[in-house]
Amino acid sequence: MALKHTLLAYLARASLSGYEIAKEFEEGFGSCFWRASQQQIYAELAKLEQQGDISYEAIPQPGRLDKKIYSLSEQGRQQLIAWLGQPTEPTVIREDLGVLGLAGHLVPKEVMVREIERRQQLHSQVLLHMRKLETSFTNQESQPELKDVYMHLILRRAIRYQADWVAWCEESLQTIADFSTSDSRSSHNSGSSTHP
Amino acid sequence: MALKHTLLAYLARASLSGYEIAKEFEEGFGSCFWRASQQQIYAELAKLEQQGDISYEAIPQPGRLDKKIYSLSEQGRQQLIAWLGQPTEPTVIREDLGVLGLAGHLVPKEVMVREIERRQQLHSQVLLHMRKLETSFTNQESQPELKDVYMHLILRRAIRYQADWVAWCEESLQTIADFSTSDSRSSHNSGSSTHP
DNA sequence: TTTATGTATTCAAAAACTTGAGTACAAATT
DNA sequence: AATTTGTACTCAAGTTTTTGAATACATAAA
Repeated sequence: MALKHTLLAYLARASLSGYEIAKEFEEGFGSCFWRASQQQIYAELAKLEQQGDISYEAIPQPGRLDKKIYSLSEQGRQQLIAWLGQPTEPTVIREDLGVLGLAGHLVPKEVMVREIERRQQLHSQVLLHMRKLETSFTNQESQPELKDVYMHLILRRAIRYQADWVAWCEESLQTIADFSTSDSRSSHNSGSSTHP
Repeated sequence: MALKHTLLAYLARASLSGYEIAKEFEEGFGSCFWRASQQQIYAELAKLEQQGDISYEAIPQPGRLDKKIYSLSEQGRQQLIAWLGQPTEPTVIREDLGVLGLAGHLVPKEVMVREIERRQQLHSQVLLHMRKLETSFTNQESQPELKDVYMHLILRRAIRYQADWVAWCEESLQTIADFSTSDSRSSHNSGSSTHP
C-alpha cells in the first residue's frame, strides 16, 4: 500500500495535520496524483503514529478536540527512503467510460455523445485548476530548487493527462458525428429510430 | 461498483467463460480500461448468476470441472442499460510516481532518472501492444458498425494515454538534464523551458 | 437570526480487492 | 521422460476502501 508512503512523503516536506493533508488531496497539488478520503487519511495517520513512523504534537483547540500536527520520525524517513528506491506501478485503470464503449450500442447514440461532452467539460475544468496551480511554479524567477522541479514535473504530468482527455473527447465527438453523416443506409438500432 | 457492469457489458457482446474474460482483461482489449484479477471475476460472475443477471451453460470437460459459459439475461440487460445512462466517474488516480515527485529530494537524482526511464520503456511497450490491437480496427475496409466505432474510440483513448506517458517521460528527463547542467551556477542558464 | 460553510477529528459496518494458495489435466517443449 | 505452459475453476484469510454517519464550534452569508 502506498497511501502510507504518500503521507510520509508529505510529512517529509512539512509537518501537517490530517485535515490539511485531506484538503491537499482534495483540492491542492495532491489531487494530481493521489485520491484518498478523509477517513482513510486519519486512520492511516493513526496507524503510522502507533508504529512510530510519525509523531504528533497536540495543539489544544478551545472547546473541541485537539488538532494534531504530525511530523516524520527518523524511522519514517528511513522507511520512505527505502520505498523511494523501489520501482513504481502505474495507477490502476478502471475507467467507466470504457464500459460505455463496450456496450454503447445498447443505448441511443445521444447518450454517448452527452456523456463524452460532459467528460470534456469536467476535464477542462480540472485542467484549468491545474494550470492555476502551475502558476506558483512558473512565477518563480530565480533558479528553482530540485525539490520544486520534481513537483512541477508531476504537475506537468497531471496537466498533460487532463489536456489529453479533453483532446480525446473532441476527437471522439468528431468521429461519432462523421459516422452519423456517412450513415446513409439505415439499419442498426441505437438512436434516432426515426418516424414510426 | 462497476466491475459488475463491465462483466455485463462483455456478456452483452458475446457469451464467455470466466477464464476468457480474465484473459481479455489481462491481455486483450479489456486491459485498456479495466483491471481485475481472476478471482475477482470468478467471484463476481458467481454473484451475478445468483442474482439472475446472467446464466451459464455448463460445458462438461473430460476429467475436470465444467467450463461455464455465461450469458446475459434479460434482467441483466436491463440493469446494464440503466447503468449506461448514468454519468461516469473518471478512474481513481493513485500514481506512485507522483509520490516520488513529492519526496524525490530525499534520494540521489539518479534514482529519479532511472525510474522515469523505466516507466518510459514500460509505457512504450504497452503502447506497442495497443497499436497492435488497433490494426484489427484499421484493417477493416468496409464501413464499420457503430459498435466497433465505440470500441475503437476506447482503444484510441488507451493509445493516447500511453503515448502521453512516453512523451512526458521524455520531457521530464530533458528537464532534469537541463537542471543538472545549469546547476553549476557559473554557466549560462539554459532558458529553453522545454514545455510550451 | 437562522443557515450554510469551514475547521477538525472519530467511529464502524459493508463492500471490494489483494495475496497466495490448491485442484486437475492437456499440450507443447526440452 | 520430465518440465513448462496453458486451460479452467475454487477457496479463504487478510487488507484496503467506501459509505455514511456523529461531534463541536467558528465564521460568513442570507
